[in-house]
Amino acid sequence: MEEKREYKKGLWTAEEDKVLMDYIRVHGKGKWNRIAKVTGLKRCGKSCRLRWMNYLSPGVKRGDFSEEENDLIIRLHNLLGNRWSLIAGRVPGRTDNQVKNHWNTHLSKKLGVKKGKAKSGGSSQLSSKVLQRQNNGGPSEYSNTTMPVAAACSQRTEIEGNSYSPIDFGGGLSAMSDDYEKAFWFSYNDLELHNPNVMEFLDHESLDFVWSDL
DNA sequence: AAAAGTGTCAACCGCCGGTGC
DNA sequence: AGCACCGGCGGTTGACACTTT
Repeated sequence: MEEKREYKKGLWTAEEDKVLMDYIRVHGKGKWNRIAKVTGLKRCGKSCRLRWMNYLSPGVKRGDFSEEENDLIIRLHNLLGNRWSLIAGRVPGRTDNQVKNHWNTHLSKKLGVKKGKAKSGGSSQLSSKVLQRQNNGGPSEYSNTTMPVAAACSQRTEIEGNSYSPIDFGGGLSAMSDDYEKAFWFSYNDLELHNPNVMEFLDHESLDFVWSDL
């Protein structure tokens, strides 16, 4: 019977950060639950992972959000709802936690959005049921509805060898820099492979085509 | 100066899906 | 098939900082 570990909670100290960073430098990321055993750090695996992902990882950008980032987040949230990890994946250097906090404390107020419990908001209200349909392959009550972003993927733009689909739901992209504009233009292949809401970007005919393959 | 109110954000919690045995 | 473990996600909490009264 293994001894029961008592894990520390609360803010991380500089010493704990150093122990964690030293461990990752040697062993790499992953196996988070081993860290406490190997290093003696009194933190659970989840806490270690979170600390690394949100704070210690060299790719994490600190400081205020720029106007470009705000604009990008607003557009992505409108499109994806509260899919913070997906949104953060399109905002260079920002973590899902940062994006979520920033939305809840700044942007939702700025836009006058009421805080709700919906797992997805904006134009993505169908997501869970669409996903269910995608997973089960069974009949869907949405099979005859008009999807929110009809024919969004009908146009393609080539950027650096990738095929991008414009999802324009109001407002132009002209004020954005090249980098952020690229981030906003969705790679169709990427969406198809990784985004469970991809169905919502397709028009009705495309849906039938996709579902017929299931 | 100090108490109360408000804002911010790091961290925790519970849940879920994937994987290996 | 069932279980345990792990990583990832989004919602929520709570400590701290800052502002207002």
